[in-house]
Amino acid sequence: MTIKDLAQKTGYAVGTVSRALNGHPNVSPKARTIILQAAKESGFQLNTNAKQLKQTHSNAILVVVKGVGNELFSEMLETIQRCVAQTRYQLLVDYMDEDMSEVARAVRLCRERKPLGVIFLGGSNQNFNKDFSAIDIPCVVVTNNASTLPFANLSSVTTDDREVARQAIETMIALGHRRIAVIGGDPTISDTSRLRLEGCMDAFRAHGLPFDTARDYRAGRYSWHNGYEAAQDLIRSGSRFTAIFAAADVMAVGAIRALWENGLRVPRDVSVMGVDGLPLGSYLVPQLATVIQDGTALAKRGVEILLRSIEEGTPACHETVPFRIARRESLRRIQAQGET
Amino acid sequence: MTIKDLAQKTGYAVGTVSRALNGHPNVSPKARTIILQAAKESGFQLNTNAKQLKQTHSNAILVVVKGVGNELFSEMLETIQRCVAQTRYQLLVDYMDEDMSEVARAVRLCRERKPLGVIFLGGSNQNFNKDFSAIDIPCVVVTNNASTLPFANLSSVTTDDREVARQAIETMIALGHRRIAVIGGDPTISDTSRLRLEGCMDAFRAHGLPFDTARDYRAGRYSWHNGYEAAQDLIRSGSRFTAIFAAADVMAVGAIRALWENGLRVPRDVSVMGVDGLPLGSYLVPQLATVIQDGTALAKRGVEILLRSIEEGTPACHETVPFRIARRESLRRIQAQGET
DNA sequence: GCATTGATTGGAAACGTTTCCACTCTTTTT
DNA sequence: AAAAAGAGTGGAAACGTTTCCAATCAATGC
Repeated sequence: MTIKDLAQKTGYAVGTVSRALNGHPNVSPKARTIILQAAKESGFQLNTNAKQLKQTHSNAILVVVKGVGNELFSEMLETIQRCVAQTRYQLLVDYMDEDMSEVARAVRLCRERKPLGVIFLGGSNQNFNKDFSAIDIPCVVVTNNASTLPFANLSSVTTDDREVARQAIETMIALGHRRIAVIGGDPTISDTSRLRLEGCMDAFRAHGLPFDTARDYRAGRYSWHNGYEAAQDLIRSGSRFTAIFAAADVMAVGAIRALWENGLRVPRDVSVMGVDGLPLGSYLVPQLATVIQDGTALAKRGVEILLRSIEEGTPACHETVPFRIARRESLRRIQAQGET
Repeated sequence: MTIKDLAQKTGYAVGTVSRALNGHPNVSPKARTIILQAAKESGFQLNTNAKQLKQTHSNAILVVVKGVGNELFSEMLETIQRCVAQTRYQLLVDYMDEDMSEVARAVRLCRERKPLGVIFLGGSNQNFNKDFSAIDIPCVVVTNNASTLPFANLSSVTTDDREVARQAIETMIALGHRRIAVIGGDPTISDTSRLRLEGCMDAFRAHGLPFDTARDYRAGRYSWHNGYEAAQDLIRSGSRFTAIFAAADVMAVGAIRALWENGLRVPRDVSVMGVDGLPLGSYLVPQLATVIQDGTALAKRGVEILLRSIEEGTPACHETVPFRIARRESLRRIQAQGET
């Protein structure tokens, strides 16, 4: 069942049928009705390939997801799915491992499928090298601040990572903690990690508290396991602390396990706080204090920015969405000690 | 840069170029080398739309994922991604909420994109109604046994859910537990849930232990929250038990929280066991005993079955992959009580 | 009435492939 | 030496759309 068949069936020419189907002007109401009716009756299905071949671009929006099994990403993906479903655009989701370059993938897929825009979920700024300039359609990276990148077509929407970390540390300091160890990502690889680390240091500095990255910071991937390892390492190093801030909930969970195995109870001996606001957090024992990132808002805003860019050609922008501190059971007030 | 340009550049005809690019026979080694070389140099990229338009089918494999944020699914998706990347096929991933019909979606997408085969991740058998017969390409559903469904093109690969549950209960019984409450999915909706429930009953029956679904079983979605609610409900109902078997790790986590809030410690007062083998499980305190489903094997086998079906036209089949019981800290041996 | 305008329609070209058929050389067979 | 077979290649048709241009027809203005 092609447009041609439909033309034959209704007695109109293929051109007219195409116009009617696409809602173009200059089609009489009568013709439009007849054609649309016939299309519905015969279960006509447009051939996307032919359409896109002719139009030289698709109506697809490419989503590149880097980091499989990330609960926050899943939530965002669902939101994106929902937002885009209400428009005339199609979604093209590409999944990839941590160890591939999302930019290389995107470049290839853009050449191949010619989407109208790209949404990056996760990934690291350092991959946005000159290769990226091969992409000249609107892009938006979500959860990674791209404002320092020299690309005019690249927007971003993030939670203010620096502020997130700063406030998390402030929260712990307000509870009397003076020695806080930090677990996070590699600041040389990921901008998010770097900003979160800087946010921590802002807070420590503001209170005149010592913080030595070599002694008090451990980096790894955002995973249960790396959180566990990082905490083990901190403990083994003999470093003294009354609290751990983990730059991701998953790492916090791993850290709690490591503490437990070393006879340290949360929050009795050590307070722990994470970042992300995974739903899991409120079902753990103890409930995990965290900074809740609004995945839905991030995703929604990302889509909005992209669509506006595509449709109205608005220039790239860099936005942040609000977050919320969740004080929960893994946090405990302690007697502030006058330690250096 | 099209095939035509490439033809001009190399001095060969478009037909020859196409054949060289596609590895057809009847192209001289010399021509092949020259053309491939030129293609690489000029960064030539085949236009998928044109190709698929002409071929009337794509070389895509559609993956329909139902259930966002499911860690096991994410793992399987990654595996599928990896397997398919090594072949000449492309992946087309479609994401959807729990409350849509995966079959309706698949039907629409098949008409639109004409994939060679479909992989269903999750979903429930009851959606495979007569609508599904509109799809006449090989399909395989992973993690849901479809052997009772009357479709000749529908394979499935699962863990033997009945046996999984039976062995889990056996494990607990062997530790002295006699009153075991069960939390799972709605057995009238999902086949997986039904089979797991039946597996439990098999075990109880084999040991002459009483099990009353109304009293000892609670159903809900596979989520942290529903696990929590189910356990709360069990506790409030005054039902007595020394162990809970949850048909999903996520529910087990929620249940443990509920127990804790009611002053019941795991495993001191109640033992808990889940199903799935989420990586998270070994980082919890206490580590969650579970039945480890081999997501990688499931996904791998699913892809293999599908590809064989596509390429060799082998008939549909229904397979299971092995699983493994993980006895962990959330399980405790108790003094068997002579209670009915 | 005749030219002008605007709305509607028909038809053909073009998008970038694949594939089929025909053609030209070689090589092999008889 | 002629015929047959085979290897390699060129060229054109076809896939199902969109879009442009030309054509038609009615209505409007002079």
